Amino acid sequence: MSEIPSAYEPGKIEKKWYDFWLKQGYFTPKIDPKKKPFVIIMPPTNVTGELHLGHALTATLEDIMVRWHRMKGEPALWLPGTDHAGIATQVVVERQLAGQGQTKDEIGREKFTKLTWEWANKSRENIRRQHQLLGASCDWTREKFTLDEGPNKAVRTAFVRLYDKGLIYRGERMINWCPRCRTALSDLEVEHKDIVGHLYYIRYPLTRGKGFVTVATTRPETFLGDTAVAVNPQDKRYKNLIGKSVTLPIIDKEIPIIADDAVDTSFGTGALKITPAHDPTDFEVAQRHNLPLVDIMNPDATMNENAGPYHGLERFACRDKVLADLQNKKLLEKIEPYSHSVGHCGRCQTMIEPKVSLQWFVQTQPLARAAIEVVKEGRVTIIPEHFTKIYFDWMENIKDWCISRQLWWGHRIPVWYCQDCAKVTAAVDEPTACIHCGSKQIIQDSDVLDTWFSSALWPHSTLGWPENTDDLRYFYPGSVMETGYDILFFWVARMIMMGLEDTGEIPFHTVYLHGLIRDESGEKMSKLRGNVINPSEAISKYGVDALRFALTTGSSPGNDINLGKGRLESSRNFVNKLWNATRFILQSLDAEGLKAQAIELQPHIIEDQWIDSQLNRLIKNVTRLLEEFQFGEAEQQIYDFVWSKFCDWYIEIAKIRLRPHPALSTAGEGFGDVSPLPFLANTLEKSLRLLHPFMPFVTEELWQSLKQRLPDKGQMPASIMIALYPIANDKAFAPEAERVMDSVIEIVRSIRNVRAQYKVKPSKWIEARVYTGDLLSSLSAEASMIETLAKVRPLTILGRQKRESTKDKDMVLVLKEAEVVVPLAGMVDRLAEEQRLVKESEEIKGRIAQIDSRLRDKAFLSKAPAQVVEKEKQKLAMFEDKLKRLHQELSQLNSSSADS
RNA sequence: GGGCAGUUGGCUCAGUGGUUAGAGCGUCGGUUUCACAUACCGAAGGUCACAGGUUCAAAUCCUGUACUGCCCA
Repeated sequence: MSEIPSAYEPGKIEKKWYDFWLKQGYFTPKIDPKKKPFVIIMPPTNVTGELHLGHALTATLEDIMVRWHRMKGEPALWLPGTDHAGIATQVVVERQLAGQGQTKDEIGREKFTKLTWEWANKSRENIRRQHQLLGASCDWTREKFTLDEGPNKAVRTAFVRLYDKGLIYRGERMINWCPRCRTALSDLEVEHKDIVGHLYYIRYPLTRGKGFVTVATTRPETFLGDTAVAVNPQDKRYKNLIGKSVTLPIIDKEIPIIADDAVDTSFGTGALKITPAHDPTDFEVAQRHNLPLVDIMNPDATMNENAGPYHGLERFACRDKVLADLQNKKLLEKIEPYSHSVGHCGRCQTMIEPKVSLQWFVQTQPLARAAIEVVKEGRVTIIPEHFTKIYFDWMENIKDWCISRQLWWGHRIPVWYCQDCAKVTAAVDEPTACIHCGSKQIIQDSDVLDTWFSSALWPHSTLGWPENTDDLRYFYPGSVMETGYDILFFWVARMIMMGLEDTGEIPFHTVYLHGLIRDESGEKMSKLRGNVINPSEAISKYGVDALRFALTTGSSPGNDINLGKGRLESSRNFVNKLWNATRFILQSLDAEGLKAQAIELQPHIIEDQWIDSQLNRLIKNVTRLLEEFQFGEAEQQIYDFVWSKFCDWYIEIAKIRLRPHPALSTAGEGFGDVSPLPFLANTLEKSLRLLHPFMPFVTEELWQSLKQRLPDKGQMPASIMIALYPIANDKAFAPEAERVMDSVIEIVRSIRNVRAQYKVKPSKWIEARVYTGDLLSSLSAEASMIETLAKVRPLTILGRQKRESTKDKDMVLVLKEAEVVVPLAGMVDRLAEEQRLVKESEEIKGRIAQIDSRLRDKAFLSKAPAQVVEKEKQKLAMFEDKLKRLHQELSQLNSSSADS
């Protein structure tokens, strides 16, 4: 079949099949009340930019699950979507504007939002295309965007419900302020980094009397906002100072010295400056002592009017100036190197300013309680299991969630303030008047909600909530939430809280967390390091199927994946192997044809029984592994079967049967005349189906080509993706055929080994004799196989009783079920032979001693399962038998050398 | 500071209490044989980080130590 190229060219077929699937509508499930659906809501992809390998991994794992369940005949919904990604998107568009010398304030909110929509629409298109490139079988007819009317209404509804319950409130609290993004952030959006800085010791003179109190701080500029100095009440050094006051230098402001248990006497001098408006712990101290808050900064982190002479300075410039001024006044006692953790904006990496600010918050503790329960009760399972503890730790220590953002891109907070009565109206639909006084003078809050607020609703908002839609009733709760472990809190935890709160039900049954993709030496991929692998580049170089396989094979849940060239190449090679194995089978089918009656698999022949037995064991294992979410191991096993069993042995053996009598029909009589084609076709066809969820494109292409050549193609489905996933047939297990084939393989390998060791030319036929016991007839039936695969001729297979005495040139191999004698004209070193046999028997003796002592152990015999004991007994018998035969060979060797 | 992982051949990783611990890549030797050199055949290479413990049985479970990474504060 010359028209099939000898190497797989992925680029040629991928688009063809994706378009076909799409056109056939396979991705859209049919609602069938009699069947339980399988549902994955795709975690919404950020609308900013390109897909990276993390997305590719997410898409691959979800596609594996969905394709598998679809092939099992379940209505399978994989709902795709994108996230407006508030800050991230706004940053991108602002940057574009800056390139044109404009700012968002110059063009105004309306125009800015319009621009951002344009960008987002383009980006969504791009993301959709890239997902399709990966083969993602998601239902594009149900695709959602967080700012769509549906999810938008869900956001407003959820907000108002929580507000009405008193679980959303507005208040002045300590928040994380990003001076660059000029917005508040939640705790989760802050990244802590260790900074090597300094600890500055500053003297605050006592207001009355001589002397001063020295405080230590990493941020000297904040002294401008100090409203107290706190000491520990137990601290003898300062006991007499409690209740007195100090005067802040430069700005000459008097502040009290207070006592608070929270002060750590071992930090710095034990006296702590209290800056309640700019430090979370200071804020708490201030609450306890009714200290005033003094905000000293503008939103852009320049100093405001409260900073007196420093007004207008940027925060770090201010620090330098403050230090210089203190130095001049001899109030800077000392500077120590000091390493501490400082928060940075997760989006732009600007140093966070802790700041008291008037913001909207969700009171999360009541929501968390329910979310803890459902995991404790096992209604929601987290894979891998150890993340459950991390989930609990976070949930149990949860703090109120700051949800308002000073951005223009996002869901506008559904709250209106009355200009007349100053009261608040929260409403799903835009109100025309204040619900308290009826005034029409109402103004909507200008802020938007945290993006993660809308993603928390994603599992139900995408299905239509708050409307009671068909989709919501049928597909909710979903089956699996699959995502990276790095966003367990951002998404998963909040989805569980909000899902329970809004619908009273869990949002999904299983949480599957995957690891992060790193480069081949375990480094995080980053543009800076230059070790980034771009998915589209990898796809054009290796093909989608290879990329998908490389990303998921041999990996386990929650563990990071090191992806390098080697992994991609070996996956590509596997795809190519599959391609060529199919090519061979198609060629054979074309040459010989497969008659209808031959579809009935008739396992009369040992190797046919063997491959079918191995195939069904594989199917059984793969099914179990998929059920246990062990995708990587499932792929590994299919890989091993296809390459090391099917290609290396079965196909090689089949060639022998196909070649000498190419014209014979499958109905012929006698072992040698039975065609291997039915088993070749069947094994290939099932292997392709097993592999389809992992590598959809190449399997479809090959399956279609194979189908064309099968007599029952009329009964076969139109696509492999809607074909049934293979089901194991336990009746196909054939231990006896496996025993024979194990022996054949061992014989072939041992002869090949000898050939290589003695540098026998590959083209040279050599003689071999095989002596065996009860396998005699089965092995004799496989004689032509052994001949060809080991390149031995003449080959004699005899019972042990026919054994001739060993000749000088004989090389003797003692195997599990046979002895193989290979005469090698004058090449065998007798002494080395003896040493080899002695060494081998010593090893066996060691093993026997080990098993023997185990079988003498009463504890083992009484406590180990009977099955295990039985196995050990068999092992012992096997080794003893082998040892006996080794000894026989040794004595033969000695007697024959005595003869000469 | 608290927590969670990891430590298995030269490298990257599987191994979910029960044979002689596996794979890919790399290495060494051989092969252009009519599916595949993206291949085939053969080989070398590991006291499973260390120390205790539980168990008839531990790479696997427990405790501790060391190192590495991550999360939280």
